[in-house]
Amino acid sequence: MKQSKLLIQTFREAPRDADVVSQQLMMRSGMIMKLAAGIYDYLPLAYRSIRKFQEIVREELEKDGCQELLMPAVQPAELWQESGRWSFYGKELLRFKDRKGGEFCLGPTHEEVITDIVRKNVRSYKQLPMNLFQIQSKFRDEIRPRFGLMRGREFIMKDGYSFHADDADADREYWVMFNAYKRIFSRLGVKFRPVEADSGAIGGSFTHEFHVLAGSGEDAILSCDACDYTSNSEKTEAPQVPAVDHGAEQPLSKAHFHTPGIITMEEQAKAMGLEAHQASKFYLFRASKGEDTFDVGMVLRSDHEPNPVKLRNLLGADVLELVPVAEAEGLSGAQSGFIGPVELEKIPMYVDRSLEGAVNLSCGANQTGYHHFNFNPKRDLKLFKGYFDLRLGVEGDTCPRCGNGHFQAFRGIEVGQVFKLGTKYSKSMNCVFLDEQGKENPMVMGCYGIGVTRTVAAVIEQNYDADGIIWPWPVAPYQVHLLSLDAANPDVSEVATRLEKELEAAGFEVLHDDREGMSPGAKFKDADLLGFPLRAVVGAKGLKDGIVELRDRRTKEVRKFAPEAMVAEVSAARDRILAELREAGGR
RNA sequence: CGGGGCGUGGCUCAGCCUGGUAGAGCGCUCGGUUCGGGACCGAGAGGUCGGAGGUUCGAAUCCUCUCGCCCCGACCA
Repeated sequence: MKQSKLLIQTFREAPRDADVVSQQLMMRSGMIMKLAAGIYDYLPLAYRSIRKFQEIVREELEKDGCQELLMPAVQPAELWQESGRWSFYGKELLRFKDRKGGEFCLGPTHEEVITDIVRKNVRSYKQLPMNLFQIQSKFRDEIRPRFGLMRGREFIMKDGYSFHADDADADREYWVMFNAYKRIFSRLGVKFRPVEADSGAIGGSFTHEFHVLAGSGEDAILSCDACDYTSNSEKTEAPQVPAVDHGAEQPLSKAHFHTPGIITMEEQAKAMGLEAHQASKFYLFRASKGEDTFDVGMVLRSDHEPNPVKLRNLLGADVLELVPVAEAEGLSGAQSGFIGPVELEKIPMYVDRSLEGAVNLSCGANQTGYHHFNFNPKRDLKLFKGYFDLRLGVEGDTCPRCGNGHFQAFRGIEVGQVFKLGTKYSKSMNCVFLDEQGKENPMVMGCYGIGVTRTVAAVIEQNYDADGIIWPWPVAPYQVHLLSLDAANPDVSEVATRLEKELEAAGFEVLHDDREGMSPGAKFKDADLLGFPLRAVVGAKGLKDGIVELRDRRTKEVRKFAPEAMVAEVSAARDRILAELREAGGR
């Protein structure tokens, strides 16, 4: 491919609204353009990478018998009403009406449609299991799209769904997909981790997320340094803390202790001369479950952070949010900082298990300037609901699974998820089959997603330097960037054009920078920015000595040789790069 | 949703406070010189200053509304 004909424009500076590396580099290198908030054009260079990744996904899924199909992006409201998600799914679901007033949405996911397809086509246990997938654009009207392709509103996703006769078979498939995902991300040449995750709004019984590790990741991941336990911090089991001696139980007392300017309970405890474990802190949450809305309290040790997801799951609530400060102050009668659980007698109180057995704690007394001392949650809370794991796990925590290791923290970009759905959709949408006894049963489902465009962005987040992108071989838009320095020079042009043809004949993907009137420095800068794995250079100066050269984008190593050796040199470099990739592959 | 910021040629930005009819660099076109780390000379093209309304003799500039985009927050009891 001649670069002079490629639809591409590179920029020295990133557009002002690009704020993460992948977005900056993709925009500077002319891969993507923004059309609207969270909506991007995938230009030829980007689309080549996207297609390569899609091919990897297809190949690996087809090895496991998955079948590809394509569902409509526009979906009728009726299906969503049937599953119950028309009302449950929030504003992320873009809804609209057609000319006849019929209600539709732009698909953010396709459980309803696939379930409809399967219930109309599959009747017998003999047809199961079945695993179907598509690669398609999705639309989610995010509250706040950001980070380029990493959190766009429109994005390309691979979504797959499996249907089974029983639970055990769904479990079996779950691990088949888990392993397929490991193969897929290993082939990409990125560092990634499968992590245990919260099942979130989609609903289901268990799930793993696949994360590409990158400092700019939106998710916190905790991984045990001794065993395999890796989880999203939303889900991480917080270990029980070692028992602490709290002394003999004392009666609840109240004392004035004003600490202006000190906000966190941890600091307040310090100011009051207490150890962190002698002070409690309190959060007021508002939960909603169907039509019901109610307030609940969470009591934690002063140095711990709350994990609302755990409380939400415990309550079986759909949504759980902090009560706004002003309202909490109204309920309490005290300023923020002195709100506590004791007087809020009508609110059910959930206490973190690290306070199990703890007595003689401090807490806010619902009167500005006052704290309680000798607080014993179990004794002093009218609607005491028990001790539960409610806090956020943190780096350094002892691993609750193996008991030996400690948590290490990573940032991750969620690029894939495997999910056992169970019968949520098959029951509500009557997706049933006849078993060997002729009895009707709902199918057991699994669903499996990969954010295709997000993955491509994540690859860049993990592979770049000050000069630009450093593409891993398997998803590089082109493998070789062939530069003609002084393309107007007939010798250079003749040799470079010959090499372009030879390399392409040998099966390599070559972008030939044949642009005339461009200084060598500009071409080198562009090549670094685009970041293809190998850069071949043909210059008049080298040709005088019968030499061309090949440079590895990642190692910057340069080899010089006669033009005739180019194909052999590129082949050798490819073999070396792919061998290194296989070694580094996986985790 | 709350707070803040920004909309001026394809990109980055100046001009706005103090109103007088639009600029720079990069990119693009043409001609010439140059050719190993973002070259140079000369000549050009390209902008209803996000939109609407208002104030004014006159608005990119002041006022009101509106649309779009970006950032921060939704942590602290």
